[in-house]
Amino acid sequence: MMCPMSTSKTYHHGNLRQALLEAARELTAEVGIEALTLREVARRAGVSHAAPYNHFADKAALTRALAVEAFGSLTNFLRLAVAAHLDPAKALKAIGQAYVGFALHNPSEFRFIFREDLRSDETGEVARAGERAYGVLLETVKHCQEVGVLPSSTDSNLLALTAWSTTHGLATLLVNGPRQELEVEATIDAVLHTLQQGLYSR
Amino acid sequence: MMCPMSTSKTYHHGNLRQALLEAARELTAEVGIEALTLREVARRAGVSHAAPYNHFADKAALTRALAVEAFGSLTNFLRLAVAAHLDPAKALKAIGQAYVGFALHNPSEFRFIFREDLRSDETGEVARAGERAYGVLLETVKHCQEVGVLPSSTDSNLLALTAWSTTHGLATLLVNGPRQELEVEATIDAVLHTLQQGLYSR
DNA sequence: TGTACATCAGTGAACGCGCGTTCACTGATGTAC
DNA sequence: TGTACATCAGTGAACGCGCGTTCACTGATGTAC
Repeated sequence: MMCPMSTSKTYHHGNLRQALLEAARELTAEVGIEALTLREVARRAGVSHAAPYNHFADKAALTRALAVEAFGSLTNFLRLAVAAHLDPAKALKAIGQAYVGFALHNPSEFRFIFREDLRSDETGEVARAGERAYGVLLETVKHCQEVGVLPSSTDSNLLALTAWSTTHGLATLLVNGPRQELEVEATIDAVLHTLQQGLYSR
Repeated sequence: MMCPMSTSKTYHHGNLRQALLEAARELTAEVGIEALTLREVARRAGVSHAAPYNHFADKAALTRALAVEAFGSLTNFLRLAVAAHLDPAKALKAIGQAYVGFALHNPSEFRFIFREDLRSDETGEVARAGERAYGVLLETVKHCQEVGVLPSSTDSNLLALTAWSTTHGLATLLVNGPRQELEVEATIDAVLHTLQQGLYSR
């Protein structure tokens, strides 16, 4: 009998690899990525502590897979935000909101994604996953330049980086907590508005 | 004989507390805060692994002291930047540059400061140290509002937060690496200019 | 359809490791008389 | 100035702990004839 691709519980555990990743995601959300241990992940997945080695070469391989998945989630989330708008300017603002929203709703994943020191990436697959997320923003910036919302004379990457810096900084501050007492929604709107129009009086 | 406040090597170690903090700072720079161990800190300071307990109740007390010190460095650095300018607008821009500069030159401290999950702060002293750094920015924003550079109708904290978000995001991206290949100086200038004038075409 | 065999995905004991922390101790420093 | 004592800041052995990883194994699954 061939093993079905999914939802099969007949062949040993079934799909232990996915179960381990899921358990690792939960555990990371609870204790943070730096307190994640392979043994606890195995415990949560209901297998012995040696079982993960059938699916991941070592602990680093698991966290790497975790990072790629998390970047994938972010990329999808940003793509959905863009797809909801025909107007490039609205799409751009939607990306910003989605970015901060993702961080607020998935704080552990957001934190983890950008801590390069916490995960090995010899293969570069995590970096490539990050590029895909950035690509969504860059494309939208270019569309905005085409329709004149953003200046076409400025380098697209520079505009994208500025937008990213602002939303990333806001997301980081909100997630890591120095100013958690703020009205979140109003703050996001205000910061994005300032990003568009500038800080200075006019 | 009284023990002099500093530079004395006569009384046992002399000033082990400072030596431990210094060693911890170096070690953090090398391996990151999450790989910092009390035993290695003691090793570097040239004392036994139990000696630190004469100066810090436990490991958390040491990292807390480290965080307060790091925030103090940042605050001083920002104050120096502000003090160099009479024009509030120039002072504001200088803060932004100083903030990113601090992050680039002290990456491990910068990272550590904003990882609340990595250090306990029951006493709130770390939070208070953070407030002092934020205070420098807030004061400058208020000066800018007084002279009309920034709109006085907008809440000072909101303006400060927006400025902080942008510079913090830029600093984070530059320090944590997703886009390290960029021309750093030019990028900082471009981002700060956009922060002032806005992303949109005009 | 049945049997022999290969493979695959688990188990559980064991390894060495370095950690944070405690403890009884020691020796240097400061102080009272 | 000298001596007895208290205190302070170190030492080094020991503790229990949980970790990542390895290994020989077992039992279920799939496959050739």
